[in-house]
Amino acid sequence: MKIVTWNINSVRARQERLLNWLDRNTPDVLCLQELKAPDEDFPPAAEEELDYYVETFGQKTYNGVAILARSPITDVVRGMGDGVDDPQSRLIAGTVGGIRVVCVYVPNGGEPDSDKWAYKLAWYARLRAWLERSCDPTQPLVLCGDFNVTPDDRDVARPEEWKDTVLCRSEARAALQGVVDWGLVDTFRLRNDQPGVYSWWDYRMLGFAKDNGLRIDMVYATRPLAERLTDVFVDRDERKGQRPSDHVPVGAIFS
DNA sequence: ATGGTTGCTTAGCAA
Repeated sequence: MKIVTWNINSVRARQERLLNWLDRNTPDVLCLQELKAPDEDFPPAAEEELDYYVETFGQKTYNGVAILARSPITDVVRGMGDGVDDPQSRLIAGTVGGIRVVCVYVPNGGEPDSDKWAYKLAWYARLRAWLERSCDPTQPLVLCGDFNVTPDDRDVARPEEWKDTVLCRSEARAALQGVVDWGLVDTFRLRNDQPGVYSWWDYRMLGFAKDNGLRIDMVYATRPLAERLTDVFVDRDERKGQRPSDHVPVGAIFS
């Protein structure tokens, strides 16, 4: 069971890349973030030619998440349904092959101490509450997505340069940890305790050419599922070539 | 402090 997360940064701009990547890699589940398009703009070829089931929670211009799977997706939920007035499409969940799959695009947070920063921290608190209310840490579940936080300095190529940013500062890491403490394991760190593996490089300032990367895209699993982990991967090559996303696919394989 | 790039939408925002 191969489960992958990928912030595609516009499903329209990346349509050819998405379809080619799916065709070559055939994940059982693919969680996408930053569709930047309404549901009707999702490429029908994923369903019609590549035989994926597709559930989207799109939004015009910004955000937007989706789950693709090779087997049916049931019990689909869009948004946290917590009564907060929030028009941003950032969470979709569904069940595939007995595994609850939660796909999130966590707010970036803009600049420290901005309104967007407050929204990010509040969103993390809402996610923790939603997990407590809607999910079960003793059952197989993955929480996949762009978390817009590095868990620790091993996940940052240049920690001094990034330490005060919304992706690295301690309040952000504490907010992420609050979600992890619900009952999740970072699958990548089960298999690799070394620094130097990243999932995002800024388009600006030659971020990828200088390997000025951060690991902010993760596949978290509950403990009963993490026990079935057989491998993890980060598809760094997907950052190369013509018009890449600024993020690459990150995956985990379970027996 | 600012810059640099990309995408959506068409001058400015978000990342």
